[in-house]
Amino acid sequence: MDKNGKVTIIDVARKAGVSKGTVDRVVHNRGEVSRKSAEKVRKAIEELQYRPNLYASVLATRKAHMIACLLPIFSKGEFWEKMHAGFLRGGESVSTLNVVTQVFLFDQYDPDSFHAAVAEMLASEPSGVILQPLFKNETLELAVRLRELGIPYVYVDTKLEDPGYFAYYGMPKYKSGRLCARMLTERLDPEEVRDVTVVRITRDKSRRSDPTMERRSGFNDFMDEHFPECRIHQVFIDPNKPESIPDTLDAFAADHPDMKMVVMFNSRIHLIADWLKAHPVKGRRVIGFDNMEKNLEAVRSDIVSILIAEHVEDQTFKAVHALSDYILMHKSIPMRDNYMHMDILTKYNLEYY
Amino acid sequence: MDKNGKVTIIDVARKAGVSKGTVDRVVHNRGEVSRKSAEKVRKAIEELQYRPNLYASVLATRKAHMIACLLPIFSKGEFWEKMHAGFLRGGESVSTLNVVTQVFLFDQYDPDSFHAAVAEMLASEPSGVILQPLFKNETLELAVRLRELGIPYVYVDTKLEDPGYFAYYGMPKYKSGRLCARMLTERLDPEEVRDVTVVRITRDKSRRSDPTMERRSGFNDFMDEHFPECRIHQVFIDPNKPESIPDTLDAFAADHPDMKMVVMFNSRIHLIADWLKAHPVKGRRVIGFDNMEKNLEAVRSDIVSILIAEHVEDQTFKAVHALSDYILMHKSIPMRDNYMHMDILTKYNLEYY
DNA sequence: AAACTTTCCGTGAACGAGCACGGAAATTGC
DNA sequence: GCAATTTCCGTGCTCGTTCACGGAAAGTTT
Repeated sequence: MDKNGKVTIIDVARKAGVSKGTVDRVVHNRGEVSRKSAEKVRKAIEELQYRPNLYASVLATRKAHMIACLLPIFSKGEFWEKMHAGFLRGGESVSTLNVVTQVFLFDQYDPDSFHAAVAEMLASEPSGVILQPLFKNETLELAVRLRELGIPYVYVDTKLEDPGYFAYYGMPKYKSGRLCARMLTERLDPEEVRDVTVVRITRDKSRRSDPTMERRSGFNDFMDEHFPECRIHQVFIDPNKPESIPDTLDAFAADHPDMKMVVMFNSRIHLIADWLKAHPVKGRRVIGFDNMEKNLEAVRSDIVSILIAEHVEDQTFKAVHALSDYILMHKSIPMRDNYMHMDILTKYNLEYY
Repeated sequence: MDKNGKVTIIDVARKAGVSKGTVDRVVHNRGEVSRKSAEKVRKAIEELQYRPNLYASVLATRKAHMIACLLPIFSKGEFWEKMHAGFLRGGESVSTLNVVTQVFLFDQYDPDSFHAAVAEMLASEPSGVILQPLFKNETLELAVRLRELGIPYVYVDTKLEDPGYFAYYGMPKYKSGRLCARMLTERLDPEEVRDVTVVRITRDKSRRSDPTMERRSGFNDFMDEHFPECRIHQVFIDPNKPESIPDTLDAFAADHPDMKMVVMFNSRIHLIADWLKAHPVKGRRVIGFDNMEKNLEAVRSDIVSILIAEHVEDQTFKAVHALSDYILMHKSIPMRDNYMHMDILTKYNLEYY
């Protein structure tokens, strides 16, 4: 024991009657130790409550570990930008631990490019991986592969039904849908809640996972329970053809003149902000998700009433840390599923956000 | 440079044409270096962008640093408990860096006990200190002392007019008062906002700082600007005699039967929850501060409409980290004043908090 | 039982920084 | 100009791990 009462590898070695080399081998179980001495060492570690000194360890390790993050190519102001920022920030803060981070980008509309990114990532032998499962099946395949290779991976924002992930950081999606319904209908009587418009984004349903699905069920369940009479209408817009959005909405509005309640479950409520502004309805309530700058702007100018926001940046940040802790210290995190808290943003609290 | 491209002290020494001992001396400016070589070393450090390796440094340093926190004695459920929790959590997370934390408790109603705690703290030679300035003058004296000793200190929750603090973590108090007024009057017309009751806590004004003062000015300013006709009444209750609270409020209510808007600026709105419950008023709005469990309970049972909450725990946590970074790596934090974000809690979003 | 394998384990040189020690160089005193 | 200080600086051990190397011990083959 040193003067701070810390137990060192030498203490363990002495206690177990072996050398520090042997202790090191069992700590990192890389074999070449007889069953008998391994047992003695483990016993000594247990009794002395030995924990390797992270700093000595980092210092002595030659190899730098790499944490990879698979991300769709994004442009400024998009949801993914925040994930990316959190990843960078996390990478910075673990860089002193000899852990480096690397992003692998792919085209979110092209599975082949996803495969390419995966191949490139695996080739660079990451020690940990961060995933946001855009392509459901492809991601599941990757998960299997990572498990075979013994590489821990964590889901951020959305998780899949998959037994082997190391951790998950995100908001409770289903609950966020319920919360959305509750905020939308707050202080309203059933007769005031007759029609709700859900604006959705058209996408190729074949391959991609639908991250808004859970949110929609939460929303629908709440509405069923509390406002069973309410009709939920859907409009589909195409984000790739922004110029077509007004027409789509015009057409819809022709049939449903009274759009008093409007909801979007993804991060792009700002796409319809202009149209809403041009077609005001007194007392309309509009709820969207995620604190993208464009969305905040829509709240400030009173087009969107409420945004339900998660802290994506914190999520990836924490994911990086969890992985680095695990890689470096074999430390499992206390919680596998980390549901992080949601913010309700209105124009009243926005300026303090 | 090692294989990871990191610049080491040896690189600097070579470049400056001195030995690593000399470089080390200038890095920690502990003298015994000629002006000439010091200059060469500084230049080399600058050019090579040398940053000492934290881990090698921690490993080599014998001394364990101590971060102290001055806190009033608290009981379960109190505001201070959260500060304490954040401090512990922060302490845990820096303990691997050979940094230990220690709490020094005092009686918040007894300046002598504060002095005793300060003396004890200084005697144990802390490398950094965390303060919540309950006693204003005493804290300012301490601040002077700490500056003389070259010990960095950070304010949490409340800060004083004092040039020398290292950092501050808290919510913008003045703004929080404005926010309170805004939420209280949201969607109301001036004629609906005639009388507001502010419940305050009696205290010895002589020595203690009044942490709610700024909040009150924010509140008052907002009301002046938007509802100049509104009368703001004050009731004073004594937290040390909870049994007297009902009488005090009864007496007040006799003169002001229509208590439709009630506000408290400290964390103890729960003290008047029972009375409010027993004296319901239709459409009453009650706003308090801080997410103490008892306050949350009052929100759940619909007695308190809104709580404005800061993340005290995060504040102390970050304070510990900022200090440890500074102590260990001479790293100044980017922001001296860190205004952290406020949450608006209603019974609608509480369950997701 | 000698010659080979295989298994197992101890040794010692890094890693990068901190700091005590002692001695060289510069300065001062007389 | 020599001794005594003072200033300045290099050397080398240390912190707790990691890991390559090489050799002892045990097991196998002929």
